Amino acid sequence: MYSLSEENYLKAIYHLQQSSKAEVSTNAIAKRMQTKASSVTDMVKKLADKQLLKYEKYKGVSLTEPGSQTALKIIRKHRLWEVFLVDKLRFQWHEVHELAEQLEHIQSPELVDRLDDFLGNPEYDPHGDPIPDSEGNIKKRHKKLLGQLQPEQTGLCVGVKSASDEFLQYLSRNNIGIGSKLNVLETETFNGAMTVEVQGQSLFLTREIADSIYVTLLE
Amino acid sequence: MYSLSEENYLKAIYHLQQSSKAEVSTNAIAKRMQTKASSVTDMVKKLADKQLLKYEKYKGVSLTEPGSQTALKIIRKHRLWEVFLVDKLRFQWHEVHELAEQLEHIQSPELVDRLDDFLGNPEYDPHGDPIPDSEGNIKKRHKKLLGQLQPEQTGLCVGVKSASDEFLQYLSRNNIGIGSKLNVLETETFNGAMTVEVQGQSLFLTREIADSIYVTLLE
DNA sequence: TCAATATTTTAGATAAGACTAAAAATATAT
DNA sequence: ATATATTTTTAGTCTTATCTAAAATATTGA
Repeated sequence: MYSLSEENYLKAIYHLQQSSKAEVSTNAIAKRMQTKASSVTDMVKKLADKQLLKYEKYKGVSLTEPGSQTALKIIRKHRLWEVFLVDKLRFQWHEVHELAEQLEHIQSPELVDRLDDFLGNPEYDPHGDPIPDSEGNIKKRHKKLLGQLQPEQTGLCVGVKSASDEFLQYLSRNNIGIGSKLNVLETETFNGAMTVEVQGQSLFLTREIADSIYVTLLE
Repeated sequence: MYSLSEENYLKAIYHLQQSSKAEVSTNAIAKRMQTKASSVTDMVKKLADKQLLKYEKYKGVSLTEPGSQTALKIIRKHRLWEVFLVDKLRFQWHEVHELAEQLEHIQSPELVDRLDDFLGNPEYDPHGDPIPDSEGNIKKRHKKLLGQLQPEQTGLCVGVKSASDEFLQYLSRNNIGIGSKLNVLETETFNGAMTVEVQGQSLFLTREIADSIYVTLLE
């Protein structure tokens, strides 16, 4: 049983490791956790003592297998609770992250499994991120950025890169959500902006926006 | 926003106050919270500074109106989560208390209201205890102890006095739960033990058991 | 009443997790 | 190559919530 703080560090380190693939630096953790590098050093030593990660002074950290598994359990809970909040309690997808940050720390393997069944064993959360199974396996999905599609290609929205409230609300306003069909009409070679068709309406997206939306190719 | 520890103290004091009706003593709190009297004194001073309770040295404490309201919000959450766990996730009634102790600290008024609606605005939790509404009002129910019934009287089980796992499991084994009809067949004047009819079966109960079951009189 | 007992408070210590400031190690640039 | 800048660690402090031991107050009973 790990403390709230330990769990949050493990989760942060797991995510950083996923995006960087290398050792995770003290500063990177501090930045992500909105804390000071010295606090990170303290905690990292503690987690190393507990064999949850490998730590070499001045060289950053990497999770051990038990460390990764622990992080995956927390991520599984986070994403299942997000599904619950959206599917059952009718929250909007941009409202659920903060709440799931609290709920992910509830301790009870039995509860997680029952929640999973109650929700119909979902594979993806409301932002399109895959939900690890109870053994920590993640189903990876072949996905591209919308910005990489050519005219006449159609993508199925499966996720978003940034989960900021403003961005998610912008998408909702324009009828884009998980499962939306996005048909690329034309792309601007100059700056990469594109026009897409969503629910019969055409919509203009900057390259930056298009590069923040994950899709799987439909044809 | 109060800390986990503060919330637990407020809840404990609220419950003690309900049963005793008088000032709550330091030792009573310590006993209920499984902590030391000196720790209680420290916390009680802190809560008094925050105007959540009145405290006079050596004379015990009593919650102020804001203190009671805060406690009631936590109790509301606890009981709603218990309903969720039993009605939706199919836990048994003796399994849910520990889990609700964790879930009751989730912070989000919006979540509580949505959960309430999702559950169909229940008035009682799985142990028969009333669920405060969002303004902190509790619907009191006219209830008696099963042990006080006379032969030929029938009671509707609405709650239990003790919520220990063993006791709840004993009741479940004998098909007694919230909503069970309990028809008193005969009582033993010597020691108060009684025979009752439950679901067509007759069952022998000691006075101690009968005095741990709350019922409302059916006729 | 007043001595014995029980309860409550105070004083001081500890552990977790965060912080600041300074020192040490590493990386970068001329 | 070495001076400068950046990153990381160390050392020491703070807060919250505990604890133990001792002191203060209240209660009880002969």
